[in-house]
Amino acid sequence: MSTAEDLGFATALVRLSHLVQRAFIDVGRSHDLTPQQAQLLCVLAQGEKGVGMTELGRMLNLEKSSVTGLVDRVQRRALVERVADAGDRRALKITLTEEGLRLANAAHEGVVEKLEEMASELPVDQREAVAAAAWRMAPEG
Amino acid sequence: MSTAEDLGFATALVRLSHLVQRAFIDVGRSHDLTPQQAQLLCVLAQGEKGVGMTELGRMLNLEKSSVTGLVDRVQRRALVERVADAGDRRALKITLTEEGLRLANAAHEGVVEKLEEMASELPVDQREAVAAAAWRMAPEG
DNA sequence: TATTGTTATACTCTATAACTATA
DNA sequence: TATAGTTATAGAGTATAACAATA
Repeated sequence: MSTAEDLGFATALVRLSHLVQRAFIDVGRSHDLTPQQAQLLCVLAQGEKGVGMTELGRMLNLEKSSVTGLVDRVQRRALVERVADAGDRRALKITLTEEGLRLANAAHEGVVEKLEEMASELPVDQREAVAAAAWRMAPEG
Repeated sequence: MSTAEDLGFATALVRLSHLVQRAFIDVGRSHDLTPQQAQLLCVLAQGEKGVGMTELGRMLNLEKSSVTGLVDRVQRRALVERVADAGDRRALKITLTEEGLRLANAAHEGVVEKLEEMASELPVDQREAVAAAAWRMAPEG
């Protein structure tokens, strides 16, 4: 059951999400990327040796066929490559090209900076509490 | 300038946003709404006497022409109406129909419950810190 | 002149269902 | 049988630019 306090908490999360989405829109646009493409590149920037299509879908909340299209479009721009998975001949690893890595890093930095800027007024303990809350609510990422 | 700690904070925000988006996807689907439509209805559910197109764009991070299309589609389903603004003949107020209000409330409750469920392990002080952070980062909403 | 909203246009994004190939 | 990924299809979502009407 929900209480009035929950409503404030949920609203807060929605509001924070709004800020994050805004960051991806703005940063993406400044690099000629859609927000979805920017998010994709940011995910790939974290994955060391490439990320599988299925895992991308899980990380981006997308059906696998949607991932196919999204990857198609950034591959068309030569930002990523589909690399055969050595251990599973059905699977692929999506990896960043040199240009893709450059853009991905720029986008990632841009988003971090923008969020950091918005949080500049935040006391350290609140920042830490937000981080702790995120880890607890989504332990696996 | 960013620090390693910021990176954790920004990542946390992105992760929380992911959860919120997931909530809108799931709740929307359970009511035959796209996530965008669910968000629109939730915004309208808060606005007492209808919300203008321009304000909707600001609240949803959308260009005005995108709002036109989004409202078109939910209006086609008779969930909202375009009402003339008494004080400005250029402007409109988007209002929920009876059916729209029912769906909007259901979607809003669904999202709140889902987020509350995900936060069930969270200590009160962390919940309060998240709320406080949101108000500070986005005072106007 | 500025603002509110729409239209026209061209993409991108997305899900569903059916498919291929490999495990 | 199950999983990884693609294709085909259809519709939703979105931005840009140009427009009309009102402020």
